[in-house]
Amino acid sequence: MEKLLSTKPARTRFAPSPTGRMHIGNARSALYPFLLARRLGGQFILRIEDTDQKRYEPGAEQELINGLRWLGLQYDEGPDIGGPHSPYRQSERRAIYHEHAWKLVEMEKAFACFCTPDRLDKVRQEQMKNKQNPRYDGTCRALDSAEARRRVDAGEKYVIRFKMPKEGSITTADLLRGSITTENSALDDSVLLKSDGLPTYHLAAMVDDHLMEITHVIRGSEWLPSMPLHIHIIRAFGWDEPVFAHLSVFLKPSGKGKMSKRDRAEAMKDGYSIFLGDMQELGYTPEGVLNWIALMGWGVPEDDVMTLDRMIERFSIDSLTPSPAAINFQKLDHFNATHIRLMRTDDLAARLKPYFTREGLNFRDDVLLKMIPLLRERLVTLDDCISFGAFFFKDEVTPNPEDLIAKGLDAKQSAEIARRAYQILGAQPDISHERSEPPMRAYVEESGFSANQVFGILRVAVTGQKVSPPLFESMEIIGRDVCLKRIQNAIDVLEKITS
RNA sequence: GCCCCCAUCGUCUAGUGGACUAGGACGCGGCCCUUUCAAGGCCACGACCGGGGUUCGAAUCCCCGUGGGGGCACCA
Repeated sequence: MEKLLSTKPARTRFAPSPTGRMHIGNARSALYPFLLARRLGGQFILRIEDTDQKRYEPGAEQELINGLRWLGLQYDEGPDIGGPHSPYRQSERRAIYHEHAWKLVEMEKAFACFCTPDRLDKVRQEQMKNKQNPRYDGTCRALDSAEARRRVDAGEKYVIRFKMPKEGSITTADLLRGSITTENSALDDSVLLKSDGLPTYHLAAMVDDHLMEITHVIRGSEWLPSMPLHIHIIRAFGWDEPVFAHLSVFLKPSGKGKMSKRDRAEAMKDGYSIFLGDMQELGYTPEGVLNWIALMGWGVPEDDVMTLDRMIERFSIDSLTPSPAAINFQKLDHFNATHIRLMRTDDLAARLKPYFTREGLNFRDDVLLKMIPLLRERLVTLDDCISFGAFFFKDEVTPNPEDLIAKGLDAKQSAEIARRAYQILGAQPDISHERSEPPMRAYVEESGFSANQVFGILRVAVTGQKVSPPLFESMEIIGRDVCLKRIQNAIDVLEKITS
């Protein structure tokens, strides 16, 4: 226990396989080890587990790196930046695994196996038919070691399998769940080194974690069932065991079943995604995403909205939760909106720019800075700045004619209101909101129309939309001349309806 | 089929035998504020999966059930 709750510097790692896009599950698998390393003052390492050439996807590693960078999870050692245990890409470490696999063979903890995949398949099929557990039948385990060596040297294809003890049991410890005892008889002679010379996860991860001096292995709970094998491997080498913590999986929003890449389509319909790349485009911030995933599987008393720095202060590995968590996009929205409200004005402005650019709008920096205070508390995602604020940068707006007719009034009355507004505002030398609002309010008073009706018409005329940031402040930013032009246009539209 | 894990409001969680009338957050409902939409403030609704134990006392410990999840590859 002393070891488990150590406060000594920790070396942790994020070890994804480059087989697809980076999703929130990956992100959380990177976050917790990052937090631990920063909390305890150790190192956080990125290691690419690309030992499966069949599933390898060329762009995946870069996407992983981009994702980590976007989130601000900076690693201290990794394939692109090097480090004392280079290389950090497993495909470049073949010799290391080869050597370790054979070391186990020499120690008689593993054996070379020449069985063909075809035969193994048949055996498995047969076992399942007989309701037996599918497992290696031991054919090559019985081979004489000198004979095996001879066949290997002769160039015969082989794999190396772990020689699982037939008797006994093994007790392993998961930090979040306590100790788990497994009968060795339930375990298999798993392949450690494949016939293509590359290792399986079981060998590669254990060897690298040891060589890279990893102190805490934080990984998905899908590894829980193979932890006994992993501990066997570690002990066969006589190495120290790192602390293991298995994260629970993310469930679909419905809570039924594990969230998978295939759920993307469903989420996208509602403007959500589980892929980091998508989320960025959808206007989510790293702060929001981080806060969201952090709290799924980690209970932090008295803390809710947190920055990365705050998470580091508060993190403790034993406060992680072992139970599965259903993802909840509404909560993501909440965290995203909250962090947007917390941002400095210039920071928010800089982050909004790409979204205006994407819309082909020519934003002006000074205008952008001025509109931020009006926009900020209305944004759930960054790209909401388009629906709320595009009119600031458009040459002209084209209101829906029927929106120009106020509720309870007809086109004629609405046109009258627009004309009066034009007069009142046109009489002002400028339309700072201090100058424009009082006379307009006075007009509301004397006219008998409601503020809702008068300001509503003005809003649609000036912004082109029924929902907008506060009217008078918006008009001030747009400027007198443009406002008057837009109001005149509204008058024309309304008069066309009446005539 | 076999093995393993998990179980508190709809969701994420706090809770580590008495401080629990079970706390917070999101969402939902209502009210206030208000030129729209938000934001903000206030209030309400809402949970210990079931059954047995252990104990003076159990959300908390043990067992069984149920439900959910994961795993059983020359994938990770």
